[in-house]
Amino acid sequence: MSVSTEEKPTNIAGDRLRSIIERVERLEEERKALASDIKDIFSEAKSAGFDVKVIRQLIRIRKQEPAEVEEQETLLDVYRRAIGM
Amino acid sequence: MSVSTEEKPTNIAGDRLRSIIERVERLEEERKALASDIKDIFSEAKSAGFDVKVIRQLIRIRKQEPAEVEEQETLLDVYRRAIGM
Amino acid sequence: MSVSTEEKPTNIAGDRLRSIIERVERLEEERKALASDIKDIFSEAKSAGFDVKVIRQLIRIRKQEPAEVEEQETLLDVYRRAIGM
Amino acid sequence: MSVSTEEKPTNIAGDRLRSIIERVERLEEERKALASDIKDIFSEAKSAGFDVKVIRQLIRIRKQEPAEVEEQETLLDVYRRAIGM
DNA sequence: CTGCCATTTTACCGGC
DNA sequence: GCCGGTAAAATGGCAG
Repeated sequence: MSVSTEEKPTNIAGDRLRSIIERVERLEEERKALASDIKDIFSEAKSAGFDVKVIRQLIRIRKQEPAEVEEQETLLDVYRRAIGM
Repeated sequence: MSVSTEEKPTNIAGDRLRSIIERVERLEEERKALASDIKDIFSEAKSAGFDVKVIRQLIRIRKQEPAEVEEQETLLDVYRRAIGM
Repeated sequence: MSVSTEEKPTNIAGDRLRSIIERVERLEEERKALASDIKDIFSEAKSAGFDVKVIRQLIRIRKQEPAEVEEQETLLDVYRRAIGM
Repeated sequence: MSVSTEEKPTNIAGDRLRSIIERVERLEEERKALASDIKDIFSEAKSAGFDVKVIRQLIRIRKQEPAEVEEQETLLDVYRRAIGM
């Protein structure tokens, strides 16, 4: 069994695990902060008289459109392969 | 119709709306990037032989109030007994 | 305290909880059976030479189309309310 | 081009495909209905004062092998100790 | 056995 | 402040 001069054995796996957890938690913090920023923008929008629900829907649609284009392409692809190119 | 000295009428509300949408979309992009980073860390963890599901559970527990954790466990116990499990 | 002639006190809440759980489990069984039937159809389709992925996508699209129509209507609605009817 | 004596060419593959799609859609409808029933039961449970999340947990545990449950709990413990929690 | 996709669960947000 | 529904995350199952 390996022994260090220090009191506690260095638990490699434990250290690694802790590192993983802390990094994830840090990133999640950042994510949360961004979510909060987004919320602030919507608050501002509301104050300016905009309908937040409408804005959300607009954003959703803008996000969907490219996705749909892509899906159509995928479908085409898949048809091609279905009929043997 | 109102006319400004500039060529195009400045559609204040429209500009503001566009600004709002773009700022939100920008922040959502950043959020997505962070999510991807988190995913990478979990991949790494998996490669290192950790059980990702358990790590997630651990992180979840760390972010709950200890009292809450206790309560949920207690309730689970209570229900188990209630149905004779 | 109420006493029954039976040995065990009837645990009302426990009975109710058990009933809930069992009913849910029963329905989940049925759901699972249906999922299995669907899987069988896809197997059959595959055997008949169809590309299952294509079929899935067709079904998905057929499902989306009405949803999109509805979404557009919702958006319209929301605009109407946004501008005060 | 092949010609049949009948008015419309019977597009065998097309018919079969349509049949497949319709059968799948039908079964998916039924699945959806069951999902809705389950939801209703949980609503009822909630109204009766039960913690739905805990009930879900319970159902999940009931469908796992006891050995599995044990193993997960053990692993969680191991990880907790590893990071000194 | 790994990555992908569907389902399921959790968390959030707006309305009452 | 709760409740309902909606969007995000996580889990599980399937194909390659």
